[in-house]
Amino acid sequence: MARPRSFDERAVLRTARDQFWSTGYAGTKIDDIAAATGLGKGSLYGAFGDKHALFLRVFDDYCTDAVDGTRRDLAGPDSGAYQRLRDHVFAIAEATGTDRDLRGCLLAKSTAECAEHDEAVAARASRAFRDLADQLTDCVTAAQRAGDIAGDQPPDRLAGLLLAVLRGIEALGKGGATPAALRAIAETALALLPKPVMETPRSP
Amino acid sequence: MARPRSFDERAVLRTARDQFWSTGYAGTKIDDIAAATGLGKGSLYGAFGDKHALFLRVFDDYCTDAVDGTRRDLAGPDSGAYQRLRDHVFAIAEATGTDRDLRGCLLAKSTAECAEHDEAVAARASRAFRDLADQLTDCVTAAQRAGDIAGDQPPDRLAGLLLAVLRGIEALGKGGATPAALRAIAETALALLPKPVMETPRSP
DNA sequence: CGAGTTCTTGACTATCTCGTCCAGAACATA
DNA sequence: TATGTTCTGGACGAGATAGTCAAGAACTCG
Repeated sequence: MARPRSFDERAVLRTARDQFWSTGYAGTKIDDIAAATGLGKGSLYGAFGDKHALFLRVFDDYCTDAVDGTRRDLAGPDSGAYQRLRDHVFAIAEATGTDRDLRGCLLAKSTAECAEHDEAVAARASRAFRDLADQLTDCVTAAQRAGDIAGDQPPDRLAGLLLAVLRGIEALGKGGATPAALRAIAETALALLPKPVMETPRSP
Repeated sequence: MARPRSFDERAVLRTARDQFWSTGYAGTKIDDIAAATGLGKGSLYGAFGDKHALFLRVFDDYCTDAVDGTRRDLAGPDSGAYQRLRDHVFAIAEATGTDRDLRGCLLAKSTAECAEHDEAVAARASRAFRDLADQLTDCVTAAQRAGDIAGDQPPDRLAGLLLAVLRGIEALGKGGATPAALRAIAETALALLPKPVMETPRSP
């Protein structure tokens, strides 16, 4: 009953995300996004509202993707939980270390830039961090049930620490830390997780 | 032999730092700084050069102060090294948790915003992180010598992990984590540091 | 095919922002 | 006090930037 959109909304959002990701909120011009997507400004404003609304949309999608990705990494049966945790931590360290243009993580970048003055960004970021912590907690709990992590520390505590380590790896990665250094941090963190007391085989 | 400066350079730099700190590099206008300091733009440009040069000056000073503050926290004799380390980690957690306007750390914020595109910022940040890691390494080494941390992990590894935890605390603080959560992270990190095997009193 | 509706394009406005410039002010020295 | 030098304040110009708008394009339904 009317003229249809000539563009793929998700592709445009991805392009806009890359722009915000690369140059930050304040540093990104609507004209940059228009040029990168090939859309006129009228289409952008018509479809997504103003710059802030567009950013919020992009940021929300990014957070959702990030949380979903972590869920995919960590979800599963108790038996493999510890291994999944290890793999996840190493994967983050590896990804951060090999991100040679220092683009880092949009969640971290936007939180640093905007949380202070932008209530909406702060709220979304807060939820994302909470979701990430919850998933880590679930995975640690599973690993404890499986006997791969000792139960003498509350799982949410260990998860909180792991989340901090992950965010720290991200921050140090932006600061130019070498991939090897980031890997070492991941290794050390995992090495210090409390191991259950070795179950000595009983002789009859 | 000429008209002297009518302003205190250090006070102006502090004010400029607060502006950049609050609104970021791209988000800060030279006019904001002029208004906040009460200086005309001519004076600002005359004294510090353009926006980028002023920012670099401010950022360099901030990094120097941050590293010096950490040095003051951590330097001292072997006997108190572990306690100083504890105090430092808790102090960071406390400061981050009670920073209610989420201003965070200028080093982290600027690195996140600028490192990707600004070589000078990236280099200065990299040096600052290296210095922080070195100081943590020294302190861990001292604590190991004093027998308060086990020697089974290389000190630079433990220091790297601690630095990541500290930067993670900072990142999560910006993300709205509660002071209690940040304290818990600090506690857990310290609790997991390898303790030396208890020296059992020898019976004759 | 015609009418109605929504989308597109890019010119346009109003405002913001960086950085310059200059006329006058403030000071040291002779 | 006269002179030379540097600093100050703010007006100014050039260009950037967010957001609007109108004229026409594309499509659906009757």
